[in-house]
Amino acid sequence: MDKLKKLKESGINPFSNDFEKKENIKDIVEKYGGKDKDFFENNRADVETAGRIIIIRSFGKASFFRLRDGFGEIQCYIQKDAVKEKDFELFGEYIDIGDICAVRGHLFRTRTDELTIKIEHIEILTKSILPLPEKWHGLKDIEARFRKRYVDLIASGEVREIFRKRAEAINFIRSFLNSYDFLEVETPVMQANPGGATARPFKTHHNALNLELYMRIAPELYLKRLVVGGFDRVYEIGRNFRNEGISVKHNPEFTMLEFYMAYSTYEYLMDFVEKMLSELAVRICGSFEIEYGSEKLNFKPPFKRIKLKESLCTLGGFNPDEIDSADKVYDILRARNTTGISRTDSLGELLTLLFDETVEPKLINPTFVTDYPIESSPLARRSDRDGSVADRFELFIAGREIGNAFSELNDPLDQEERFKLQVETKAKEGLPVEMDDDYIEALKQGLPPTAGCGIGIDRVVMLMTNSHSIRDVILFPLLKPLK
RNA sequence: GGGCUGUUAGCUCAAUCGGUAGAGCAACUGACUCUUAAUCAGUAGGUCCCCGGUUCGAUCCCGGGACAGCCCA
Repeated sequence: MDKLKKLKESGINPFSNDFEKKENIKDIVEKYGGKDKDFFENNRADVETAGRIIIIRSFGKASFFRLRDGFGEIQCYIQKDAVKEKDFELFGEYIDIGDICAVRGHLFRTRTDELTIKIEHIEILTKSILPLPEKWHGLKDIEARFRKRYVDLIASGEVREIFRKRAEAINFIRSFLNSYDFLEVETPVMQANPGGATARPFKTHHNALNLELYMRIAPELYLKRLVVGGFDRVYEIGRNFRNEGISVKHNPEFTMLEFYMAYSTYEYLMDFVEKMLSELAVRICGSFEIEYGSEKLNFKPPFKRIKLKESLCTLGGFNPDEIDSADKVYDILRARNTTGISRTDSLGELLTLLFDETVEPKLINPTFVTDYPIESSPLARRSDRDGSVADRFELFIAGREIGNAFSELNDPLDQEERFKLQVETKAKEGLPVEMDDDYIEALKQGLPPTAGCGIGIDRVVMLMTNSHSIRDVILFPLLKPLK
């Protein structure tokens, strides 16, 4: 703070805003990274750049420091005899780790052959008046990392890398879909009637209309309206909001990809998703095989495919005749102390629960599970070959649900019936429910045979960045405010 | 929602079987013109998360609370 005052007194603005950078550090490194000592002895390479000082090693009459900008890092060397007295004094007296500085100089290689800028002129652009975390251990306190993500990002290259990969992953998915002529759209986040999933929504209020609104729990019903409207291939990558618990797998707001493809089926989408995710793995991790925690995941197509009931036998360890009635499955779940079940639940609902408990954690390599009971799939088309199941798959990787897809139910009368049922069950759970009559109208207008898929982007990014918690892949995860 | 654990200097961590707390890094002073966690000598830095209780005395024991982490539902 003293330094700040003195700087101002000596006419230096410690928070200037009129600097335009000529070259990013990355440009310099790319241009000269391949040149050796001899080159710099025979050629003068003048450079001018700016960035944050992240470490200083001082020797009194000379110092090394490291400069970082948004695209790279480079070492700088300042020598008393090589700069104006004023510059050296500024560096010695006023410049600290954390400050953002502009430098001018020429390149050389040190004895250890490191590309380095020999400073001829340096100035402070922005003074940092708070210290940075320790250089060796960095910022370890998890809470502090989330609350002060800007410090976390300065301190940790790994964290910067995670969010670069996140952006790259989303970019890849976007261009993948675009290359198949999907149209990116945006649908309402604030909805009067939150549908498309079963979850507790956040409530909000529009003053001028005096209208209760909800933050969307899914964009599904709007996206399908667009398919009715003639956009045969649409997708949205956006935030959904669910007013439920927070865990390593759940943040109240999270990013979902949903895409809908007319004249397609859930079976086609399995191939499609397989292609998308396997190519994504190669793009982000450089290989089909990626390490996730202590597991090795293999994204090489084809992914495993298994029917839900079958998986309960082969992976859950149940005999087919142990799980062929609602009563039997109820008793199994009861014995496992599963909560939230009732005698009146259907076989399908109970099987899905049993699957969640016994099979899901075992699905490590990418696996499509198909033949979901129709009862737990209110928006999915009923299978022609087995009326008790839906034309649907869920994708599991590393023991968690990553995606959910189905051939869309486009029979308005069937949909209306199922909505009625859903209204009852949602009401029982205390969720806000209203029939979405307009959606039924849309179906009456005619939804072509369509398949749609939702993929949890945060969870995919977790896999691609070997992150254990969803909070590691969300820049500002929700935390309780301090006081 | 339940159980367990944590919160000490700006950061990373110690210690105190109840007697007002230390180290490294960062900061500050000094030495040092090729360092890579530079090195060396010195200085300063604390509401021991908050509120109560027990006690001559609490950072430590007890109760309550805040925030967070892990596990479970």
